[in-house]
Amino acid sequence: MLELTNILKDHNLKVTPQRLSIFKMLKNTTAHPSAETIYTSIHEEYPTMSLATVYKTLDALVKHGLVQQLNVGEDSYRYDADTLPHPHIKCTSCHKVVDMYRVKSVELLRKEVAEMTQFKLSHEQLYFYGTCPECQNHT
Amino acid sequence: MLELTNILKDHNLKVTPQRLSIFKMLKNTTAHPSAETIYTSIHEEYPTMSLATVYKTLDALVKHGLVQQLNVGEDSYRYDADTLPHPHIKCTSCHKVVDMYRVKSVELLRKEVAEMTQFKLSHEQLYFYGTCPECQNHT
DNA sequence: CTGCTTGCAAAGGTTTTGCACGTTA
DNA sequence: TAACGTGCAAAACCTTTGCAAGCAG
Repeated sequence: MLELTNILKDHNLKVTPQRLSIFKMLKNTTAHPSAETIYTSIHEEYPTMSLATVYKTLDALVKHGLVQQLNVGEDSYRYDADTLPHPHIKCTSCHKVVDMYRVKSVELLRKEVAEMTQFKLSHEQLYFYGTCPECQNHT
Repeated sequence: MLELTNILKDHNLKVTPQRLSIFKMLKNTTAHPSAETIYTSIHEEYPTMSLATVYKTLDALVKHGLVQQLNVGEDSYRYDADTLPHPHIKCTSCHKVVDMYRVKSVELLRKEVAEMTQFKLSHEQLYFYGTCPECQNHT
């Protein structure tokens, strides 16, 4: 908790209960919630908080690189407190989004793309879609 | 032209001038236009066409797999008449989106992801971001 | 105390919908 | 002619903004 406070301070972000609560929630989940989901889940604890605050806070966190914004092809964004860019995979059946780490081929892919396009790459967003093991079973 | 007509017919889509015009435009560009862009560009030829028609048409084309919808991280979607899934790269300076073909590492990546997650993969969206060769020069 | 943050309400932009009319097959 | 597509306007939806009041540093 204190750690999160310091992270915010280090980025010259004022520490408010709302911010901490949003940041904390994102740090403690791997569920990639949307702004709406974050709002709903925190609303119990902070009934006066508005959606606008959630968006402003998320915006601040994203701008400071403390959280990343995902565009999984839904109407809304999802957020991930894991800042290291990593591929995501979404189950088209239960809609959950799962992180992937240490995907070795990514480095190779990046290299191939850079050579092929002559672009100076900054980052990438890699999204996979399919059916998760659980959903494959109870069909 | 006739070919496009037949493609539509094969998918039980009635052939209207508006549809043909939208489909044709998408087939003849590599620019990945948004709905708004498509609307504007076709509006000269069909001044009475409405944006709603553009959306409904695109929706139909996407549902029938004749066009793919891209989510490059803007507020709106972009469309690509090239149905074979392929990675895209967007210049963060001039905002153009470029197609990539025959990226060999993708197959490897797909295999690695499938093994790692045990998902049954259906498709993927691979977006890269960076500065294109042109924009790298006139800085 | 000063500037940043909050919360409300209203606006913005994209996409969707309902419905009457027109058109395709 | 029956079903589907079009066009208009209005609605829905997510997100942003303006501004007054509140709070952190």
